Amino acid sequence: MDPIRQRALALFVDRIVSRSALSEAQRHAILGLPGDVGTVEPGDNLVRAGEVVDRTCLVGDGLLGRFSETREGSRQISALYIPGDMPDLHSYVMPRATWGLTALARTTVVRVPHAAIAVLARRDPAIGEAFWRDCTMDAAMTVEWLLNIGRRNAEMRTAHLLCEMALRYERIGRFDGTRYDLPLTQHQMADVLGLTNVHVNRTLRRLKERGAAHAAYRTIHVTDWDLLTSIGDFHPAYLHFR
Amino acid sequence: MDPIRQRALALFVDRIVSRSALSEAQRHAILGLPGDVGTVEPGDNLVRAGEVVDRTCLVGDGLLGRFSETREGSRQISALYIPGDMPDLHSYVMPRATWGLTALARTTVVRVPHAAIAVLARRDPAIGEAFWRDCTMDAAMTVEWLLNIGRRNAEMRTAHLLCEMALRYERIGRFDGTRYDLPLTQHQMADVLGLTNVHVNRTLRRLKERGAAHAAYRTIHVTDWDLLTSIGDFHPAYLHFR
DNA sequence: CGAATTCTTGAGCGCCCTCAAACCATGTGG
DNA sequence: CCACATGGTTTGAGGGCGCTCAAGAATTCG
Repeated sequence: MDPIRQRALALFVDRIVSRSALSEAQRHAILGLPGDVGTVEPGDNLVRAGEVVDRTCLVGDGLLGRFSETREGSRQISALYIPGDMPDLHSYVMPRATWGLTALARTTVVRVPHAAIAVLARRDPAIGEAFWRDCTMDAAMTVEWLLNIGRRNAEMRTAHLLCEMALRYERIGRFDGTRYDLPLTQHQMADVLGLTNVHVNRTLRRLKERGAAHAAYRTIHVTDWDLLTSIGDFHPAYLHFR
Repeated sequence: MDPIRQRALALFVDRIVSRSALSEAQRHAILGLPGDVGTVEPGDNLVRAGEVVDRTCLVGDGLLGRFSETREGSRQISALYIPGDMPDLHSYVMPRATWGLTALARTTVVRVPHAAIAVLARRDPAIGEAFWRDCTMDAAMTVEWLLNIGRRNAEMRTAHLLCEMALRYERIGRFDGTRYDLPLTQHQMADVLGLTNVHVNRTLRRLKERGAAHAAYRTIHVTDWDLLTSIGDFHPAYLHFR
């Protein structure tokens, strides 16, 4: 019994059942998923575009990012994955990746074989649908990010990101209303926001000056939640939390 | 036997089986899906954000767009749906919409009840997985669009869009290598690309001057495919066509 | 043929980028 | 404990891409 795997699976089940009604037996089945535990360092790529994978990643502790790159080499991070997230659950139905998965901080990862997921999903359609639903939530966040990057300016989109991450960390007990750790450099944050590191720096300063939030040493201090959500035009419905 | 419904379902099944191996019986089951046929006019919204739906839309003839809006009212179209597409198949597992669905041209739509989808998906896990896979492809396109809007300039992203739509129309026999109909105004195209209508106009002119493609009266003329894909940095792997 | 859209073009501006350099943390080895 | 290397942050100067506002031309449709 690996404690890292157990903790990660517990968080995973927590999120699944918050959106899908599952019985005690069904939860237990998911908690019993097998997987190899490993640690990756910032900059390590767990999955590369074009690769065919036969197992999914479950985030234990740390932060992963899904990314794509243009020919010229500029990088867009299209999703962030925190503990309990399964960034490529969809690879079970689509094993050939069209994007990459990279570690943004030192991260513990549980690798769960597709075969084990298949056993649960095929034997019990409700579990299959719960997994499908989880993938759908991920897609909903991507759509919101597209709006964020396509139509909001730097300050709004940065505020929006800080709001989303706050609520997601709150769900797993890592945000208490005032501060949370977001282990991203400003350069990585720029890759998330479709900006440059220089402009992220200036935008964060502006948010600090306005008294909304304050980033220091990978920690986000939320000084005025209402102001932050207002600047970011943040409406959490797309996250489908209760 | 409604011919519109039949044609739309035939296209739908074509796409599904191009990515999921299904038996003759399974195809037949999908072709038998029930649904009400209707016509919507440009500007009509089929689904609004926040709404709970109990049926999905299948595009017959025309063009639908998935969109979100900011507080200030600027609109981002995050997906285009052509004949045979089911824009909100995912609503079967997530009935509360977090985005809208709008008609971009006069469009015939088949409304398929979730209940009918449930019968297929629950009785036959392979069909359920095929549907899940289709949703995953949709998500893959959204991720590519995020890269497109986050990291490519106006000319590249416009070219990229024209390439993607060309291949998707080719799949359904509506692009022969030289031209296809794309029933979008430049204003709607701007909502897709995260630009303004004015700049879309200038960008299209630039693509025409360079001899890559030429848009006239809702028709796209591809004059140099290699050049167009090169400008757009287009690599169709994310579409998962053979 | 007339009315409503859509397309096209111009002028000016601002957000964000590029390039560059300094400043600051952290960690390592002598 | 300091010297040094490394990576991240901060700041400045200048420029360009795409936006805003506005008006006229072309096209579609009733």
